[in-house]
Amino acid sequence: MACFFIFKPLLPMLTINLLREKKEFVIERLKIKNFEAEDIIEKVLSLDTVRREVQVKTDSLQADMNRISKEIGTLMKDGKKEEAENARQKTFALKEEIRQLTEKLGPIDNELRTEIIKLPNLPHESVPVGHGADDNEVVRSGGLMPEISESALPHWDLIKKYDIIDFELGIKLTGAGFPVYKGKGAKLQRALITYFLDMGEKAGYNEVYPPIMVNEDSGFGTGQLPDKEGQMYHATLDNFYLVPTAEVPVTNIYRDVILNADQLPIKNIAYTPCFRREAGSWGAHVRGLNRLHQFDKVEIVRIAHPDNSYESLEEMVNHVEGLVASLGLPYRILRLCGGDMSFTSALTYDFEVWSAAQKRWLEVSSVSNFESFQANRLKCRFKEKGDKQTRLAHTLNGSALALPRIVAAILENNQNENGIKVPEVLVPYTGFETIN
RNA sequence: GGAGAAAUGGCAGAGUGGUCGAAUGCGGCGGUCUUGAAAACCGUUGAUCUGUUACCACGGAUCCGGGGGUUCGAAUCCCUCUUUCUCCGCCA
Repeated sequence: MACFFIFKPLLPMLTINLLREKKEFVIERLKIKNFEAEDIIEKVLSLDTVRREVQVKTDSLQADMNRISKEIGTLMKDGKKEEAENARQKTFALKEEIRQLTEKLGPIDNELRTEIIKLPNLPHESVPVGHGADDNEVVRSGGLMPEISESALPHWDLIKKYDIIDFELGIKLTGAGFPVYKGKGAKLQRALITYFLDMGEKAGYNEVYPPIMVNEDSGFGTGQLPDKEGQMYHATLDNFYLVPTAEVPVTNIYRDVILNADQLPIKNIAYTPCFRREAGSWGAHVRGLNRLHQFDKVEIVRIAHPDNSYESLEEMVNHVEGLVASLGLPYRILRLCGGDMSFTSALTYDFEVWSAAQKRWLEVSSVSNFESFQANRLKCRFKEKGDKQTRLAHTLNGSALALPRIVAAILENNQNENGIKVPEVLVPYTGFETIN
């Protein structure tokens, strides 16, 4: 496996502190993501100044208040009722002043918070400049392009021919984008999930099986809320969200947690179904398995020390590459450009496999380092042994792998006149070598 | 779903209006003793915000499930939400 560059994080985090000290730097960096940050940052900084002024004033008044209250306590004990009453009279004005200041503070805090969470994560220095998919950088590729006949079928025809995935039945039960896997199709799903989990376990990942509905706090922690509210299915009666990826519950395990440095890196792997509304993103190129509302995915999630989170990222990329390669699929790895990256990510590698009958690349994995962006929202921190201060951890995750497009590629690339050849590594899991 | 009880620091567990950030025990960390370890003994032990400060440090505010209220003063009283336990009902 080719050696990767190992990067270092640019700056600790996107916090108010950073904005105070490196405003210009942040503005410049966010331009890579085509994000105009200046107005927001100015607003944040001025709100922050006001906030601190008010806070300091309130604190000192509160200190006076506490002091007088204690005095009253002592006086009462000593039976000096009159003096106590005199002291009590003094508190009324103070109390009113504190009340007024506190009333001011609430809205300021709220506004500050809503402003600061509008800022996306800073892209890493290796992120290429660009606006869309065409500007992504191919890091490397592998696997052999399959030779299939001119009469080869796209997967949406193959699944009908062999009766392994039924979209119409899914429409009857639920709606478009909720397929029913049948017979060898169902078994192939199960085989892939188990295979991916087993490979993860071999690579030292700890398996977890989380809830597939999460609450608002969890949605916020990993950054799906508030901006991507419409992308998740929302069970409004209980205010739960169906997970769009296992990243959400698994990363949120570490919400409000202070870890010891020697516990890092934490390596978890989880299989969950994933639910995405994909509102407004349907079109001609999303036929068949290319885009679904419900699909299966195995996800790897790591909590890493900031000093070596990019080593973690490299390991994850290598792990995913191993999976794709073992299935015999032609693939390429892209480093996403600023314009194509997610709101939360600092550096993202996408994996694409070649789909022979569609003659196009399909994204099957996205591996990202979020540095301290999610950790800051999650309050996921760690402490060095003997150290008093806590620091934000780094979070990373990647698909290893998402199933539907892998299935699409396997079906299309491995088809011949006898049926579809199951990749060798999966045969122990499926129990059959051919879908026919 | 109904009725009752409870929620305190890493854990266990005191504390029912005043110097309580919180007794005590365990655990953790540091030390004494020991060839080393254990035991014993001594000391120490959270988070967030903030001020002075280069750092160490020192000072202030907030935090006893979450939110709100009463009071000069709340872990302690009141309201509300959540969670847990017990009993009943229902159920895979």
